[in-house]
Amino acid sequence: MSVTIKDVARAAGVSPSTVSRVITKHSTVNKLTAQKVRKIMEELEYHPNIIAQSLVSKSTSTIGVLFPKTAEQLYMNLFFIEVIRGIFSETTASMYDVLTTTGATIDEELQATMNLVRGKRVDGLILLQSRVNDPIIQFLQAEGFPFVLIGRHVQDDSLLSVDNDNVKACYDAVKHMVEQGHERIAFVNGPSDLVVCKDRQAGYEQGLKDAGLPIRDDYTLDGSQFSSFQAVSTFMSLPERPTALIVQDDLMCMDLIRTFKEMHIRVPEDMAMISFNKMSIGGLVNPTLSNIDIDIFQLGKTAVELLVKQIRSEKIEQCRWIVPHQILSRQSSVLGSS
Amino acid sequence: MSVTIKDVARAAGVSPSTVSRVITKHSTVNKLTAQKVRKIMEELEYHPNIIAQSLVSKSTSTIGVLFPKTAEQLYMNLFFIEVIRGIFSETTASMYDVLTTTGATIDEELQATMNLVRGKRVDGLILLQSRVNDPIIQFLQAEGFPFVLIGRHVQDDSLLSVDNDNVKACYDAVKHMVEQGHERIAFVNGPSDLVVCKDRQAGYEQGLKDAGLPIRDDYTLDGSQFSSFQAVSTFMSLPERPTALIVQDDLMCMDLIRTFKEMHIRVPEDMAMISFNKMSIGGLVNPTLSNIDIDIFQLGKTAVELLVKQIRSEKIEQCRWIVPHQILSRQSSVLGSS
DNA sequence: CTGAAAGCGCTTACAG
DNA sequence: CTGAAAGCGCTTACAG
Repeated sequence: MSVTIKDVARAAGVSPSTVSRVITKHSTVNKLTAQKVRKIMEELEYHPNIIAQSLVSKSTSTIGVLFPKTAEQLYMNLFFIEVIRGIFSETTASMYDVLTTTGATIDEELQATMNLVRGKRVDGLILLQSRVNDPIIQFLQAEGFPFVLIGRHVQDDSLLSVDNDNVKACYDAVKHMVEQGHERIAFVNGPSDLVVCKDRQAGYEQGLKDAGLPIRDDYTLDGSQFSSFQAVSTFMSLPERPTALIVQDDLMCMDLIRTFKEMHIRVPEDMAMISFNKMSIGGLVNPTLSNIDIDIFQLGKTAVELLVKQIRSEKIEQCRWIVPHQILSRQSSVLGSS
Repeated sequence: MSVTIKDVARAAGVSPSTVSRVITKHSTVNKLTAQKVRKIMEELEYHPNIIAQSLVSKSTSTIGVLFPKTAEQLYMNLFFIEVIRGIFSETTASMYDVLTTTGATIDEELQATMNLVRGKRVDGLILLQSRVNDPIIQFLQAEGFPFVLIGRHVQDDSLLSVDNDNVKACYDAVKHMVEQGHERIAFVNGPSDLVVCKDRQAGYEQGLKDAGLPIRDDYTLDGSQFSSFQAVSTFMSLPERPTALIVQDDLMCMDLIRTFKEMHIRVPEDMAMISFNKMSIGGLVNPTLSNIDIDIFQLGKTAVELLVKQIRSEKIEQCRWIVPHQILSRQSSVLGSS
């Protein structure tokens, strides 16, 4: 049915080996023969079978991306979109394809990963998330399979990873609020088994400490487990209401602002807010959102760069890459900034 | 290095053929031998090489998704996220992997598609967009390669496709505005070479006609070419300003609302608005966005279902599938609806 | 510079 | 039920 290397060889009056040589460009072929072969390839619309190439070359020009059960996991939704954009921009440039999988549970994720790796379907893998004691990381390490982690691994500093300095990022958010005169600063965090959330928690507490403010248990909430309404009521029913809020995600932040509005709590007058995961929408809403911009796009892009280097066994100068963050002051955290 | 079918065969004292038979489950194997082989496979942590399987079976258990140069194409951003969620939900269920590619230009997209198809890397393809005279569609048709179109093909009704009734959807949007008492209804559309935009334009005009309203050229704009500020000024400088706006996308709509606010034009009092591409954020902003909900998730999910059927040569009852839409009335288009 | 041969890891008629 | 053989489409030492 479809034309193979043999058809080309026959038509060109050479051996399959020679055709292969002009395809791979590794070895030298007589210029004229090469020309003839190329002409025939075009005439016959020959296109190498990548699967067959992979089988012998043992490489696929494909990298895998493991999506956390994204459908359910609204709470970091925007993060994934942006990171994917970064990944695509770099894979397109490096001529890699992207194979994606997911699983609804950790076990399914692990299963999916094993299928990709053991089935030799990808040359390397990007993990979008870092959990404490992540079985997937353990598997990949044991297998010696190339992968890059977006995030930080607690147990092992020698893993190839791209991350923000999340401790510092959240520290800076606290500092921003302190500079606005706030003393009661609360924090809506994500699931505590994610390293990124642990780090931000640490930065939050350090920030309070350095500002001479007390750390209060009732000022931290896992936002992934609460509706915005619950979160708001929890904070608002405290004897000492917070006056500033640091939130894990733009979407979550917008949801909180809406709820505040319904309760006639003004942002930023009664409650100053700043959130992570800067997205384009943050500038389109009212009030515009103050952000800790962690440059998610760059996170994805760098991850691919590192992975490709690792796959090609190029030298990598350092194994932990930090993408700088930036505080973006807008209306939701600064009085009279419209 | 990694364990192959031969290793298993040797360890189990059978031939590679037999091992293959217990893997594929097609043919009958003696229960006891099968058991023994399975045990050895586990002990050795054997996992079939999918690439090798693909080469002989000529199928990959992978479907391809062609992303339009998503990075640049902010204007339909939200659409893609949602459609991908739908695609993933169904591929996970059907045990297919998803291979993605993009290109920065149409030529690059075509090239990427040809690589996937001719390289035999995927069993079928999903196209996220339908252009007039799309060279990619022409290529796939010529090749006889399984694919599903999200959208509608103008020239050929026999293509397998999932779509909304976009004519009706936009017609309904006009009707909604007419029911609110509006007579000057403008339309911010997308690029006119997309079939979806053409269809909506037709629905828009038919809606006006049926309401006895004039069709005015200066009431339609290609929003993908204008900044929101330009769009707003264009409309606002008209001798007869529109009082209602139908917008192609939530994000674009939010951007317009922000610009209106800055110019002290109230939504919905001075300008009623409704947009396509319903996303979760639409309910989180102020005012909440009225939407024509086209159920993008379902669009993606159905596309996979159809493609899988086509790949497996199952019978498909009809080639055009229509996902129903729904008008969602919220604050941005209805007075006093808070 | 080029061809014949072996092999990548698997599957599948073909015999038995 | 099972094994030996051929083959999927390619690449790569090995000779020449």
